[in-house]
Amino acid sequence: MISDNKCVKNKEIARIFDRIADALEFQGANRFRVVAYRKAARILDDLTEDVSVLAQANKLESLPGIGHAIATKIAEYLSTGTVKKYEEVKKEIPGTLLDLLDIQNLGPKTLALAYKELGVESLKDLKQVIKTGRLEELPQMGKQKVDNIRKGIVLYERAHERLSIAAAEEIAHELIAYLKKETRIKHISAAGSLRRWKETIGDIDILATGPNSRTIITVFTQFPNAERVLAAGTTKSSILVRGGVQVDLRIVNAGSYGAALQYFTGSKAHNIRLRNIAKSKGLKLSEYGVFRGKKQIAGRNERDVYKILGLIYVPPEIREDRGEVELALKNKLPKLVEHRSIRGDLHMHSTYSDSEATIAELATAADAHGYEYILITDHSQSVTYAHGLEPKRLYAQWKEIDRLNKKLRTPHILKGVEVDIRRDGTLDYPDAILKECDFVVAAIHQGFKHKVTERMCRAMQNPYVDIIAHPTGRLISSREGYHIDLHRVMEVAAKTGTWLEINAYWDRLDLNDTNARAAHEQGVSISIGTDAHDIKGIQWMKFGVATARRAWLASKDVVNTYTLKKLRAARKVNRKK
DNA sequence: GCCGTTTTCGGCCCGACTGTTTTCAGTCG
Repeated sequence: MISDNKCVKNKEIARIFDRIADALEFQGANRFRVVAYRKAARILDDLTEDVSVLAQANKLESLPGIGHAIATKIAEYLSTGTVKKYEEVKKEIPGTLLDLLDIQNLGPKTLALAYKELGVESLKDLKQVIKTGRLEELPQMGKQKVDNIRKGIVLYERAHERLSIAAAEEIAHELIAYLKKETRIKHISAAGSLRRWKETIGDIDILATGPNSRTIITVFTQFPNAERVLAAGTTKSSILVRGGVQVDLRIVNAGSYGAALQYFTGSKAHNIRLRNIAKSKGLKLSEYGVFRGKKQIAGRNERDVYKILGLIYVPPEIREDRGEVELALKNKLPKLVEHRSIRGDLHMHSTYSDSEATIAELATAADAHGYEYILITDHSQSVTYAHGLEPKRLYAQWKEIDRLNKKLRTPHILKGVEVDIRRDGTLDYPDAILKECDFVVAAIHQGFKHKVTERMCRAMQNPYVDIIAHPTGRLISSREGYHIDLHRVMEVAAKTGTWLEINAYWDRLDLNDTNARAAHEQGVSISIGTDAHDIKGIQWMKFGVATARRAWLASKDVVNTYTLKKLRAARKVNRKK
């Protein structure tokens, strides 16, 4: 079960299409058929609408990349629970064989050959034929190739998990600082999914330009935290750092830096769209630039690449082929919210509940960020494991806040709570307390499977509840989240004027990008809060803002870009003080 | 399998690298 159970079907069908694509690839089918299934899988995975609703309205084929054949298969799955084509495929290919495609340097052709000629059906079989030397003897194979597959297996067995954005950013930051210090690098930037601020990162990509690429590569491979050097050529090198994270470095000429940055930032789907546009204009786009015939007409600068193709600049965060290319062609992209527009943090914990930071420390750190206000939102009384505040301690906290506000110029400290939505759907403080708060954040911390949608909707009906925190309850690394009908929650949020949170903590990022976008499209305003439990936590705002940008949000869609005066005015109209 | 301001058929993104080859296939990003 995932957090939005209406869209479970979307994910299920996406997975089936991906498996069909694997199988077709393995069978040596036309590669464009393979691509078609992969694309359909991606479209379904991104979709926040329930695919069965679209099917009922006969609108499946209006989705780009979904044609008659695939629409029929979706309908088939929705009515019968299976896809015949997929069942057939499963019969033809033994069990977990296709999982082995995740092994680096082992592709569909080689795997098919090993299966056909040597009867390889599992990882165990594969290791065996490597050991006995039989794999090496196959046509087109050789010692080196097998050796590379062997290395691939080692990585595969480490169960190579994706990295959190926070961990990836830290490693990239450190590495870039090191390279800048040790070499005469001109330009250097993270690229790939890290530059797009995806919530998790596979490999870290870094792009640079400088006077001596060999030196840069050598210095790169000597990075103190490098565990192993995977490859070191003249323009490209890969290393493994701490715990097996792969970092790829590419060196390009300054004249191609913009095109290369565009190219290596991706996403792949976005790049394919751009290349098609280039082609339709009689141009060619590659990582070296935009070319008319053999003449490079753009490439030094990333913006020029977009410009010459007739697009306005597309910020990295939204390069996912989710409609941004069409709007960029028409100059209609929204102006995305920026980190510097954030005026305050609307979700923070102090030592009164389960944080390591005092209110004064939080305020001082927030001041360094230039914030106008912060909202202190400690846990309420029934969240005992987090040392939730009974009314008496809450009042004591308010007294301290009053004292601090007299003493400090900025930021203004607002009195809030993260009030628990209890199992029975009531709130953990009476209205008499809630109405005295500047702002109220409500959240679910218990009963994840128990009538969550109803409880949350009921909480939003309360005139004093301003924000619902982490609306799906997921933890990226470890927890699926509530059983919840998120679209219903968005509906009620829009109707009652309740704000939904993008929780900026890197393991939450909840709402996520697609859900935040759907919420905005339904007319819901978004609040970004760090959920800071220590001073460092204040920095997570950048991940929240990045998620908002990935959700296509502008400043006006994010309430904590408002001045305090405007923020107060934007509250629920039925709130009476 | 999808798609159409050149097309309802014939295209479908582009290039590097590697290792096996003696002109190229497979894999990756």
